[in-house]
Amino acid sequence: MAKRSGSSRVTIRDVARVAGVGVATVSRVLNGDPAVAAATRERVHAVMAQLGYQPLRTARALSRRRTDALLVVLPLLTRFFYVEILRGIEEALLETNYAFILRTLERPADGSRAIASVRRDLVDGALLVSMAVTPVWLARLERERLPAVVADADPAVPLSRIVVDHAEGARLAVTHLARLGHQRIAVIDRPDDPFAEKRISRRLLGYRQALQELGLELRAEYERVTPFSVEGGITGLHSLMQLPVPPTAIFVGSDTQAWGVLRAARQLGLDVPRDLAVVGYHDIEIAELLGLTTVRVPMRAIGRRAAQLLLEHLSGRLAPGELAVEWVTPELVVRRSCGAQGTDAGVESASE
Amino acid sequence: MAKRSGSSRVTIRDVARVAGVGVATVSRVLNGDPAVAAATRERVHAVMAQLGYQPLRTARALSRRRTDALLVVLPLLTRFFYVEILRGIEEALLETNYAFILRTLERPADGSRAIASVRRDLVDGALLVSMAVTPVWLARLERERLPAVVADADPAVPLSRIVVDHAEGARLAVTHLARLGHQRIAVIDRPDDPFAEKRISRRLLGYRQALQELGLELRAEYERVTPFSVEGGITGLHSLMQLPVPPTAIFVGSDTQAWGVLRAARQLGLDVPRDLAVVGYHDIEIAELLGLTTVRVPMRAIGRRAAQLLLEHLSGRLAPGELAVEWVTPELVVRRSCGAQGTDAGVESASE
DNA sequence: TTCGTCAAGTAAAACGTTTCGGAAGTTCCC
DNA sequence: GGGAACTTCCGAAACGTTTTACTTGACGAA
Repeated sequence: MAKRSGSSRVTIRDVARVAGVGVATVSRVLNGDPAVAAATRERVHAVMAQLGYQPLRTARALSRRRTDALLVVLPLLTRFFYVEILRGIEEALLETNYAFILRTLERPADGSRAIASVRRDLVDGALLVSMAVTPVWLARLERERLPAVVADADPAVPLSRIVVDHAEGARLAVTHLARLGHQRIAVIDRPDDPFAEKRISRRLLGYRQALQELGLELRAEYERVTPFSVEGGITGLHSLMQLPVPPTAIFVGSDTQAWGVLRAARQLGLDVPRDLAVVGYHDIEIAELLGLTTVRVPMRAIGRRAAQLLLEHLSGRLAPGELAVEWVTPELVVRRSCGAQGTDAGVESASE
Repeated sequence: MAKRSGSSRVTIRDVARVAGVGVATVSRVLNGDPAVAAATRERVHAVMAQLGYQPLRTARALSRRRTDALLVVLPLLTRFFYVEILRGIEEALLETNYAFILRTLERPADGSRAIASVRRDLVDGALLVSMAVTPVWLARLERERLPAVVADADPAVPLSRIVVDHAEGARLAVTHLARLGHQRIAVIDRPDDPFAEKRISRRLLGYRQALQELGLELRAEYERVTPFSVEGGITGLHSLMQLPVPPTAIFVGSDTQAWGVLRAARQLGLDVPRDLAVVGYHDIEIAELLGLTTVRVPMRAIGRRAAQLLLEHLSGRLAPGELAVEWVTPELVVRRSCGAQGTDAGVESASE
């Protein structure tokens, strides 16, 4: 005979009493069950409005076995890139009544922490951004029976995913440079996975393929993989320019590194784009300010689409086993750093 | 006689049965109630481990009337500043088992959307970042009886808060410039509230006060408030330089605008710091790259501390009515753009 | 009329916790 | 030895939904 504190919350029972129906009927109205007469439905609605009734989320969650919340995991929140994806996700979720719980990864080791949030009783689904989805993750998702979507995924991940065609992005950049007359085109790429510096990236493959298609020589010494930072760009350029036959154009795997390249070029007394053409990647905030020609990756759209895909899984429109794969193609944004527009002057760079 | 699907979840009842105790005892063990004998406690723990039992969050939430989740509301996620605060919040929450639900504000109108998340049955508390806390918000928080903390708050908000001493920050910058010999120090500030361009900021007040303390002339035409963007900095500098007696030093209310100032200076053929000394504000990512002297606002610390304050409210260590106020003081970071280090060359700027 | 069918609604059983109100045992005090 | 006072544990009542299984009444068909 335990009685809790006599709080004054309006419950579904109150609504039922006032409306003169059973609680089940109110619940049906709440959930849009068609098996309730229009007249009754309206009466119930009226009473709910009158009493200011709002179903208790926690009670619903327990009973329905779903939380109406999603998990979003993304690395390195600092980077503009990921923040934009997050906004896209948020946009897609705005109209729904899903909330989302955020977990950011700062180092790979954080993954073990984030994985603890993969729980059926915490969220209804997971949205993984730019992550190396390890077997541990897959097993956990499987065990918890959580639908998941990966945004900006490795093409091979066995989950629903949005894949960016980075090879095509590289091809766009390289082809553009070749059209401008460049024969010696180098590449400074970032590690493909933010945390795994091993694998060679699809971007790099696209670069090679484009050179071959264009009938240009493939030189191993023109390929550099440096850290995903401004410094990474600086060291990359320095090492390229020490070559006996330095390149005249560089495709850089991130705008962040490209900024470093611009700075280093200035430091070396090179004029961009006259002495050196540069094309970046991503089209982050600063690219426009720098006058940087770059390959735009539609970040918001990726986030939005990934969220929509997850919603489709949750609504059952996509069967649990059914995997959806969508490809997204980047596009070239021409500014001054490649030399196609304007002349020699006009590109941001820096002395040191 | 309704029987639900026969899922195989391990419940507290199973644990009780195997351990040979009542469910209440298991619950007590779970919640660290001291009124349970050590031997029993250990036995229960062993059984829990053996069965792999994990209490269902949703069931706990319903029964305890708390969700173990917090609400974080912050504007303009794009800005480095806010992202850093978010990371601080996350850091503080990492050790706890609180999750957080994120709501970002892109325009002031979004507030009405975000406020819908202020619900007792969704979260246990709210963390408001850099927001103009309107009466609507206060009323809602009050109605839902949600403890709240404001990070980077207006000093007058009647909630627990972390207040940044922007007046002191401005004083640091101006004093530094004066010590370097500058007499004509102008200011380009950003609007105080991201969305309300009305009020004059505490930063501006600090600027004025510092000039007075230093015995320098206060000139109305040396004060500019421009948009919180690179362009804002550009237009600000242009208009200042058209004055009959232009300033020799400028304190800028955000690094973002300061970047614009540097670009515009270059465009005007001014050498920084020789012809013009510049001090920014915030110390965001790019400040170091730009060689920008700036006032560092400890963003992570603000986020972390705000979260800790909220946790204290939730744990009851801070009474519901009791308001905690903590001040945070910025510090000066000297780089090249003010002329205190090195000489004329060396500051990033850009042609157009 | 009688039966079956269907629509609309009801009462009560889950969902898996926490916690209330006791109830056994112990220990201790007079 | 008879409570009183603890300690330690138990059964069952909340918490506020959803959903199951059933009832009631209306309507047609036979």
